[in-house]
Amino acid sequence: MKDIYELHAEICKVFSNPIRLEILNLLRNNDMSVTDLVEKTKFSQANISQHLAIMKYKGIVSSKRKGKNIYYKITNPKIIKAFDIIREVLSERVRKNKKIFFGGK
Amino acid sequence: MKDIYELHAEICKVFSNPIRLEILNLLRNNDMSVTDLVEKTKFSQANISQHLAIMKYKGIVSSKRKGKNIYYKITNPKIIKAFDIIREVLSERVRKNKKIFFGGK
DNA sequence: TGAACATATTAGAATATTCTAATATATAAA
DNA sequence: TTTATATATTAGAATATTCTAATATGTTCA
Repeated sequence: MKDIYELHAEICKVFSNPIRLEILNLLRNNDMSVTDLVEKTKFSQANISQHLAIMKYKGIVSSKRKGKNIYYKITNPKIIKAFDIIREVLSERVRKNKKIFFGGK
Repeated sequence: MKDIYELHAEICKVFSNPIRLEILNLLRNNDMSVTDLVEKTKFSQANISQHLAIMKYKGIVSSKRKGKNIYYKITNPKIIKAFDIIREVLSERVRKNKKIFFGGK
């Protein structure tokens, strides 16, 4: 059986790719089809499909066919919560660097 | 200049390794020296140092010498917040699987 | 100073990830 | 059915990550 840290790392590995993060950010409010995602990003259909397959396998997204299209959604809203906290870490960093470079208070 | 998604992915890459997660979890309450971390885990000194160097470079931890030892700490408490949310995702998964396998309510 | 301790760095083999190009599969519409 | 549309899969080259072993650097204390 797998270590808890390994399971944890496997989930975070999903978030360690910029394309997957962009997809997750697009899915945060609306479910979207592969075509939708290809249109909204600059990435190839094959590549989007591959990244969706990885995220589906890891249980981060799930999919459902609707007619011609397959719609993906995020399985657990806490994934977006984690996403946003890391964004906060990033913006706090920017704020701190501004202080350093421009002496802003 | 780097895309926001790339910066985000770079932070998450730090969390995508089980040893680094174990280190971060040990640092959640107390700052610890490299020796402390080597003793509390089963990993080699070189390996712990390497992982600390990666995390320091990415701004996840910082270090300060105290006599013979160098103590590491987590730079932003939100990193632990994100850590814990992913743990929640994991435990919710376990709960759901229990439902499936044992029919618990 | 020099021995002992604490930590960092390097090289390199093994492994994993990522993208592109080509192709396969599945559904819908004509 | 064929044709068009939507999505998935595969192979493989390029790149990145990870660990081990060896060694270097830095600090303290006798």
